Amino acid sequence: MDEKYFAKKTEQKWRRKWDESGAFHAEIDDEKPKFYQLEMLPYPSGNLHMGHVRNYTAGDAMAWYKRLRGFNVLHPIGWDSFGQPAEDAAVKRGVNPRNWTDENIEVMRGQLERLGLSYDWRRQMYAHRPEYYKFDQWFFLKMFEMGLAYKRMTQVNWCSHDQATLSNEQASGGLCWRCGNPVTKKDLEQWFLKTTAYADQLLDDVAGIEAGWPHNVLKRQSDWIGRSEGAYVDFEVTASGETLFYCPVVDGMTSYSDDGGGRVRVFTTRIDTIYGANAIVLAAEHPIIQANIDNFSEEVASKIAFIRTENAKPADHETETEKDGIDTGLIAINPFSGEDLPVWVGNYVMMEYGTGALMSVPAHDERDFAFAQKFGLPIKTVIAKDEIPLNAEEGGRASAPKHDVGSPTEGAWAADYTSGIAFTDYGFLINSGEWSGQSSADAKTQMAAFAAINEFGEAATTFRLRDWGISRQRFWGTPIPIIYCDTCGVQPEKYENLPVELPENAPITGSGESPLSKVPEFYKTKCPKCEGPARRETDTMDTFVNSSWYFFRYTDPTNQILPFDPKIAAYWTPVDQYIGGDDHAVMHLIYARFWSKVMRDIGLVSFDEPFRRLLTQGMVVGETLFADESGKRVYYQPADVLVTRDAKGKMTGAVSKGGKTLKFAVERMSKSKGNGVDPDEMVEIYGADATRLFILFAAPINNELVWNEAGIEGAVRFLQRVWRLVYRWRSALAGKNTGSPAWPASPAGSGTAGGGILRTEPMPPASDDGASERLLRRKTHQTIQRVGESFENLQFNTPVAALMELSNAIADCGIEPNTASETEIFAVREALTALTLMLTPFSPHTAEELYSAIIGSENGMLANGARFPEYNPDLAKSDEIEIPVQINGKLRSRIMASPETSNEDLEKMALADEKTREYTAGKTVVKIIVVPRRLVNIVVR
RNA sequence: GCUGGGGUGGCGGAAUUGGUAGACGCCCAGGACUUAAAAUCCUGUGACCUUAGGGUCGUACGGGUUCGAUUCCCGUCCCCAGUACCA
Repeated sequence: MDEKYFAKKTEQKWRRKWDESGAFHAEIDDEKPKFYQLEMLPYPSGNLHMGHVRNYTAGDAMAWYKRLRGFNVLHPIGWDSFGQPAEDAAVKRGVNPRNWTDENIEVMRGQLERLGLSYDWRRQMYAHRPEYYKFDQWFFLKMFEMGLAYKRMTQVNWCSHDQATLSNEQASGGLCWRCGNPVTKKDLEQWFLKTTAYADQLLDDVAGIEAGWPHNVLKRQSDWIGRSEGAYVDFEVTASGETLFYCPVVDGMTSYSDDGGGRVRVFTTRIDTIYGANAIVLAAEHPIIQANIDNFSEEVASKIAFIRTENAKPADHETETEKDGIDTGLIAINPFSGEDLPVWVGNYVMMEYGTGALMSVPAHDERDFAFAQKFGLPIKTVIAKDEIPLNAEEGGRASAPKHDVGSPTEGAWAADYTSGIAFTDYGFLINSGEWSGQSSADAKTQMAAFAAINEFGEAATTFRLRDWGISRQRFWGTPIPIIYCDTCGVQPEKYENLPVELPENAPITGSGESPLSKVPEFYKTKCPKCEGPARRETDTMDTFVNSSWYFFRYTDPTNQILPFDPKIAAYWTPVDQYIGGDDHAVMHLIYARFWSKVMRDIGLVSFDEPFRRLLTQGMVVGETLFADESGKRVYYQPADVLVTRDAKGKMTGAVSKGGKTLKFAVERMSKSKGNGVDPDEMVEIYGADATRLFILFAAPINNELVWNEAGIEGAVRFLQRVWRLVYRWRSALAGKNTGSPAWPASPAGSGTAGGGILRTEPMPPASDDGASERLLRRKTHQTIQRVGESFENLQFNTPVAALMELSNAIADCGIEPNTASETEIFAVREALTALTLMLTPFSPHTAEELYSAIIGSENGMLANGARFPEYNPDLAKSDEIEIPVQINGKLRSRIMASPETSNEDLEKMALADEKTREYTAGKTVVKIIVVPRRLVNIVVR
């Protein structure tokens, strides 16, 4: 290879060599520790964007690093190839979704290959191929057997003009994205997976992965699951006066009471505040309300209908909806106090959470407080901030202070209503009959137990998490393997009939009805049980099903009987390092965790959590380009450019350079998409290695990265400098090269002692006492330590800086190829070899080329078992360090000393220092602080 | 509103978690080489003051603890992300 750096030629050469030798093929090897490096699989949209590059480059760096550390690394890639864009393309351009998808995968695979990512391509999985989705169906059948897959009615977004169901995104703003008509809710039968059955585990198992996951993601997951501990309380409900009242019995929400009346069940986290309840408030959709809607007065019924329609509209997140409601005239009895409470319908009560019914305690809940204020309902304080002195005469219980209902209380006594604040903290009960005086915490458990004994309630836990609705009325997804038979009802397809294959084509209109329901060859079938004519389910599965277990398939990608062989998966899984965007913090990452737990219960895996460590990389955004007048693209820092806008909104940039002002046309890239830069173009202009190096160097991996093309040239320059450095030394090294191993052992007699100072500044010129050589070796070993630590901490920007420093140190060390002594050559070879090895995870092609230049191409390649350089702490240690001397905390001087210098000696040296004497002259030394190896601070007065 | 994370040069960002703030890189300026340009190399590059040596200030802002604070504590302002009445 040439002494000049040709990125393209080098990259092609090594990609071919890796490919020919199967360098990245992973096989089970019980001798080696395994490492499973995984990145979130791409959707084959047709184009890679810089966000992908960042994600996959970080993963590849990790895979290389672990390989160099001697791990048996599994690093696979695949395609999340089911989903809506393929159908949109079908509707818009009449293409076949399958062809569209396959073509996109071809293009994107090429893009990934040009980046030189070290994947085991043999293990690719494709979600849209029957070999894969067969096992989506297999899992569905298992879950159906386990009672984890079930069907029920639910409300979906519905556009009556288009006769279409809409996703939440398509219904945003309450209007159909296609025709602009208002969106309503529609009841539809949907298949669900019972994620709620694992709600507790999903929350509690976090303890096992806490250390390896970003705490922001864990926080979002636990918020999403939203466990609250509380109690159910049943309130007797009756009609007042002449009104008719009918109580439908709905499991968990309503029941009959002994006297034939009704009971409504309420969920509360604060049963300790129940004496402060002033009303029962129900959702407009609550069964008791809907069953009695005709019995209410015109006014009440229409208000309820109004609330219901208002609530069906998507919420406006900017403004808080004003409280609204109406008294139904029904009466509920507080089972603790025996008080009569009015039953209201309120717009702030959600049917989907808890029981769709709550007890309103205005003094101790902000929403109830606002509701009570709006409608002038009584407000009664039942929790005091501080403990109340016990009154012996009342049997040890605190005496309840006499407060007027709704009046402000004083001092430590709880809420101050005049300032419009509810007291929502825990405290001590007052005005609560025999419970007064207890702490909130005690009362919560005891009152729940009391309710249970008296059969009007029980302690309960509710979750915000809901079951996962997986039915989609779409073509491009996994068919749900269920058959409806008029005689036998809902029947699962037989395992031996899997996969239930998608037909070649279907009329895709985008109208919202399942395209499969228009393909009789698909849906006409026979019942697996009675063999009679039957109809297939024509909905397909949510694409998140595919991504819930794909990383297990990589371990055994050709298995035709099972999703994967549990024995093989037991070697590779769980995933050691997962990398992806934090936009999947709740959806995909909860589904995948859920799926693993199901697989564990099936007996396929033996652990609880699929991902040991998770890294969420920041987005690549906001590229701003400036195109030169002459047509050549030139990039400037946005801050250096004055941007002006003409009447049409066209932007012009002006920059002063060399005293002249140049004007440019400005293109601004979309921030949200971050895909304005074409990775292929970057690779074409700068090479894959420079692109990879720069994208990792430019910013910490979890920060947002504003793409700025100017910086990438720095990466190119660095690679070129390293390249030139190696070739400058090549013949000198070769002359002394006696077929040494990749990482040369220390030559005999090369000691660790030596003079010199430790600075990151340029090295002093070579002297004949071996100082330069020892200095270089020190820098080499310090860098080895830094780079290793960085990788372990998932930092990719700082090790690049460390490598640049090492490269600068080699260039500036003062040792010249034609005059170097044997030990100096050794030190240079060690430094260059270490530099090359540590460069590999960032820029593997260049590293391979330089490695073969240093050790000789006959001695194998990096991809074939090379090891990370070995860190020698003795060599990294400095003989003499610089100790700053402060006077009253201000830096005034520096002294040189050995790291072992005693505190007394350091003190003496500091005081003897010329500059120190200047500053302390005529003053009294009050105190001297000596921090060993760090500094000396002299306090004077 | 609530929750979480932040605020360091012209820019991206370092800083061994209380010990020399600004590593590394970008941009920019000056110089060398060149007929010229590109490339490369060298020098400078937080602000202010100073003829020089050097000095003063400086990590959003205001306080505090400490010999010493980007780092810890209290208060304020601003930015980003998540979330939406969860009883």
